[in-house]
Order: sequence, then C-alpha cells, then structure tokens
Amino acid sequence: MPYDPSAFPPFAVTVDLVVLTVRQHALCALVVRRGEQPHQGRWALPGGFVRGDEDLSAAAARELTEETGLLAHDPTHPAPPNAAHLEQLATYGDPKRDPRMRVVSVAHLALAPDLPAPRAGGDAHSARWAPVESLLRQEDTFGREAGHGEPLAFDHARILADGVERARSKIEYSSLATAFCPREFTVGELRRVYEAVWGVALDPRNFHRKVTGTPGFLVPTGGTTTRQGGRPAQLFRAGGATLLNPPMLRPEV
Amino acid sequence: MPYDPSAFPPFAVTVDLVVLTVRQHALCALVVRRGEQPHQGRWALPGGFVRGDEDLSAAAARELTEETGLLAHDPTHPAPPNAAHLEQLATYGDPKRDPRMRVVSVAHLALAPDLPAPRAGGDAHSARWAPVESLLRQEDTFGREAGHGEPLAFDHARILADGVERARSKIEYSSLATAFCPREFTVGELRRVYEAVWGVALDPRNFHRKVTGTPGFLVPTGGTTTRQGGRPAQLFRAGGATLLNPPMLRPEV
DNA sequence: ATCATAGTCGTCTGCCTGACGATAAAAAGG
DNA sequence: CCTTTTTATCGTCAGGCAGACGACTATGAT
Repeated sequence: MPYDPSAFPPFAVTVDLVVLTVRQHALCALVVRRGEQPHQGRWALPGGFVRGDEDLSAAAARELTEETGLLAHDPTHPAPPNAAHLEQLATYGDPKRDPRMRVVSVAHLALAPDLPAPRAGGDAHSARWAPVESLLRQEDTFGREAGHGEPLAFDHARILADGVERARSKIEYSSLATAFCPREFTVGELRRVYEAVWGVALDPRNFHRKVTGTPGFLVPTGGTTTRQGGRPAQLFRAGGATLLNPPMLRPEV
Repeated sequence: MPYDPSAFPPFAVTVDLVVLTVRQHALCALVVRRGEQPHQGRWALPGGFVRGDEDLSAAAARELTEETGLLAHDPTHPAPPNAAHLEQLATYGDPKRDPRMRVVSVAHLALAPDLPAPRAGGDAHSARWAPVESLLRQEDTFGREAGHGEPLAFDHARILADGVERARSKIEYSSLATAFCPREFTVGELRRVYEAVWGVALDPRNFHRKVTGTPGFLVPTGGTTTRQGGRPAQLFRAGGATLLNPPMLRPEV
C-alpha cells in the first residue's frame, strides 16, 4: 500500500534537555535565553529540532554537545573524559504547547559533573546554570533571585520538574549520583551530591558505611585528597555496579 | 518571527500501547494482527496516529478504548467500573523503524484486569492476549506456541520488553499491582499477580503479612469469597496509597 | 598549642524480611 | 461421616540493615 500523506497530520519533533549538575551545594539546571519568538528573551531549556535522518538519542546527544561540550556516555564503552549521563525522560505533546505549530518534544535528562561555564550555542543568546529551586519557584513567586523574573518558556517548568524528580528517585536505587562527580571523588563529595539533589542532610558516618559497603559502587584509587579541608579523604572511582541493592534510602519528609 | 516550514522536517507521530493483563497465572499482552503493509499479517502492538488536535495521553486513551473498551483511569477521579491504569512509557524514533516514512511512536503502558475477550478495532483484523514470555522469545526461537511464528512487527518486541520491565519494577514500589485485579480481590489473588508478573513463587504467609501491614495499600470490604477454593478469604479494595514504603521486594534471581 | 573541620571506625537498638511451624475453614473424595 | 486437599491466616525466630550517636584521626587555621 503506497504512502498516503493525507492519512496523518504532520508534526515537528524536538528534543529538550534537562541538564543537571551540582554546584556549591545546590542542584542546578542549564537554561538558555531564547533569541526568537515566541517567548523571546525568556529562559528555556536547551533543545532543538530532530533532523530528518537522526535518531532521538542522537539528536539529544548532539544538542548536549552543542550546549555544553559534554559527550553522551554510552555505558557499553569506557567513559570518555568529558562524559555525562544521558537518558530519555518523557515526551510532551500538548497541542497548544507551542503557539506556532504542532510540536512534540522528546525531553531527555542529562547529569553532568560541575563544569566551568556553559557555552551559548545555536539560537541561544546566553546560557547559565540556575538553581532548580529558584527556577521551579517561578510559578508561585516572582522573586528576582538568580536573575529570573519569569517562569520558564513553554511547558519547560513542568519538564524540568519531571527531570528533577527522575534524578531524585533514580539516585536512590542506582549509582547515578556518581555522574555528578568528577572522575575521582571522595565519599564526602558524593554525600554532598545526595544532599544537594535531595535537599536534606545525611549522617556522614552512616553514609560512609553504606556506600563503602555496597559492592561494586565505589572502587578506591589509592590516592587521597585534602581539597575539602580537614583530614585527607580516600579517592574513589565509580565501580561497575549500576543498581544499588539495597537502595540508598531517602529520609522521610 | 513567522512560522517557517522549511526549518524542520515533518514527522508522523503515533501512539503504541503495551496493554498487560494477568490471565491464568501468566502475564499477557494485547496484540493485533496487522491488516496492512508493512508487516501485513504479523502481530503487532495496538496503536495509531495521533490526531492533529489531540494530546498524546488522549490519543493513547482513545486507542485503549477502541481496542479493549477500557477507560483510562484518571487518578484524580474515582475509578469507573472499566478502568485501567495508563501511563506514558517511552518514545521510539529510529529513522528506519518504519520503512514508509519517518514515524515517532510514543509508547504507553496500560495495566488492566483480566477481560473476557479483546475486540478487534481499527485496521486490525484480529486481536488476542498472548503470554509475554512467548512473544519475547520470538527473537530467539521460532516455536509455534500461541500461534505466533514470527517476532512482532517493527520494533514492537523492544517496546513490549520495555513495558514489561516497567511493570515489573513498578509493582515493587507502588500499589500498581492492584490495577491487574478486579475491583474487589483477595490477598491470594494479588499474590498471584505478583507471581505472574515477576515469574517467581512468593511465600503466602510473608506476602500476607506484608500487604496487610502496609497502611493504605488494602482496605477490607468486609466480604469474603471462596472462589479460589479452600478457606474463605477476605475481600479487599485498593487503598489510597500509591507508593509502598518500604517496597515489596522482588526475590533475587 | 588549640580549635575547627572533615573523615573513618564502632556500637547499639529497633524494624523488616525470609524461613517455616501451626491452625482454620472450606471443597472433594472415599 | 471422615479424610485429604487446598487455601487462608496467625505466630515465632534469627539475621540483616538503617538510624542515632560516641570516639578517634588527620589535616589546616588562629
């Protein structure tokens, strides 16, 4: 049966990225200032159109590299130096989410170690890391903290909230928190990642017992560091385990 | 800035459904026989094009009703009699997944109680429940069990596998297993759901202690039934809790 | 030298789970 | 009617793990 163009309505398909990192004890997301209508001048998640011959994950990886210089980390290969975790998050297709046309956006979630400074790319005039707390508070209050006076463009506040929730729950039962750390890190640095993502304080002693006692989570490199002040701490690298069993427990509210 | 059609390539967007149920101690998925090319005559997941003014979840709910007569269950409202759980699963957009054109499919996962018989709808010649075990074994062996001699059409085997994995993990930490049960059910029936979905045997005594001891999971209706044979069992309805804490533990492999 | 900071090792207690014995209430078979 | 079978339900016990928290160690700062 031949291809019948009248059988289906045409859509534009985009990828949007929720890129998260931890800086200064706060969970931050990458946002870019929109250079075009609609929502010109507003902050938005980075993203762009999927090309005609491009897979969704390839489009997401391309956008990630364009915006941050990071490479998507394929778990089947050894991690390159500038690697970030990248996974599909969810797809958003409300008919009215973009006033120009029918756009379906396949959102992806990227977790990256702390980076020097984002580079603006594509049609973005500028890019910056902003604490998710202030980005998600936009819908309620219009405080001017972090230079954001308005909510994110389109439905990006919702997408960001979904991405943050995915990250918060996924570090419970997987070793993904190490994606926020540099290649070598200390138990304390890993604990501060959990504390920043969950927004809670964790007992350093119980945390140390838990992560060092979970086989395959951390492998010691032999070195130590004192970059945090205080007693020198052992350095670790992420181990091969991806699933934590039993999981890390997020404290009750 | 005006809308520029040349700025992006056009896509077709579809929804595909992984509809799961438990029948006769086996986890089963709804499959339809394709009436058109490509893959004419092959079994496939039910699905169809998203309409031009339709949200993705609305398209999935429409397809679900067309194929099964079930209604998507909006958790904010009381459950109608014929309700099924419906959630977005993932989106598949390999450029070569459909030889006719560029199609992006937003797969959804539906969990339904055991139904009398599926009704064929749309362009499907016939529909049936098939054990997921045999459907997913197609890629390796070509046994003729359940009348399926070939793997599912397109990338539907992969989508089905992802949906099954989602269901298997989600009943660990949520009360979703009750979506496989009729409105009133016994602890034993709920246990057989877990056993079928996970493919393991569970200790009836520990299971009973666990589910009746989790607040908000089950509420007794006061009635009893003996439809399973043996001593009469208390009837329960799903409680308000959606998250189980601590979770049900899936036995080690 | 003293303090502050951060890391690491232990102890104890309570809760939860897995293993499994025992009892209860029905249907089926003799 | 009695026994067997089947399913449901309650109890007990030991091991493991998490939360609370004391103690000690090794640095830099004052």
